[in-house]
Amino acid sequence: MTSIPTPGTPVRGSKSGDPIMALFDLLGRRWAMGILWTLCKTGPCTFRELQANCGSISPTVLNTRLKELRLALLIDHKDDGYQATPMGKELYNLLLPIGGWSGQWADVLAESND
Amino acid sequence: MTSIPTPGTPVRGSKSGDPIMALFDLLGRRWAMGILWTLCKTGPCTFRELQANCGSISPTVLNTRLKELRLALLIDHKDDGYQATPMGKELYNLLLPIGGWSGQWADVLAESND
DNA sequence: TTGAACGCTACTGTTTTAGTAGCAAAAATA
DNA sequence: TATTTTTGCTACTAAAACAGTAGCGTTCAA
Repeated sequence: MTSIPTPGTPVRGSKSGDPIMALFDLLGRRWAMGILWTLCKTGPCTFRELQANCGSISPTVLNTRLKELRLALLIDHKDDGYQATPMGKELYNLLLPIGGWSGQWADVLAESND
Repeated sequence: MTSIPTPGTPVRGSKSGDPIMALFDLLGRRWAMGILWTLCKTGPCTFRELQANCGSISPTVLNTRLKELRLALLIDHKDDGYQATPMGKELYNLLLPIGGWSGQWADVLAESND
């Protein structure tokens, strides 16, 4: 079966059986973590709201990421828009400490650039 | 000043002042988290060892990611090869819970694909 | 019934990554 | 010491991912 990649539908997949690598492969794409983060912080969002809250994400990529995150059971698409699934919120809770840490990291980084 | 991007030298930067978004921008690139993960798990590594342990990463991208992670003060390049800085290890420790969680995530995901 | 907003797709061009080959320097070996 | 091997890395080409804009069909309010 030949895969025919079309624009907006990524084809890369993790061959390694390691779950963390599969997760890194999913989250290691542009905006993936940012979308989950924003969605969990602000609650259910529409497509346009997400687009605005995430910064300057293009609709093509936003749509692609949303599909991927939905396939990964991290977000859901109901009548009131997109929202994180329970599992997505679990991941968000594990991301939270990193969010706090990033403040210190940015400080040290700014200091070193003098 | 016109920026002239050359292969292997990414140009994207986080405009948002949010540290977590800057971190996501850094980690949201292919292999970034995998490299830090592997480096912290196996200890100091040479270039070739990293290349082997990470799976199938190409030398161009590995070199680019290593430069970025070094600029971000997360890894260091000493005589005995590459290794995580104290700050990089801090981040790794925050990543660890996600590593554990990814196992359950993969299980649920596999179940849903029947 | 008009028109405005929404969710999304099509399209084109740029940036990033993959994959291979190979060079210069260091290290190992003879 | 001379030769081979390994290492760290760069050059190059092709493919994949992303940005940016335009616009289609639907919904929904005026």
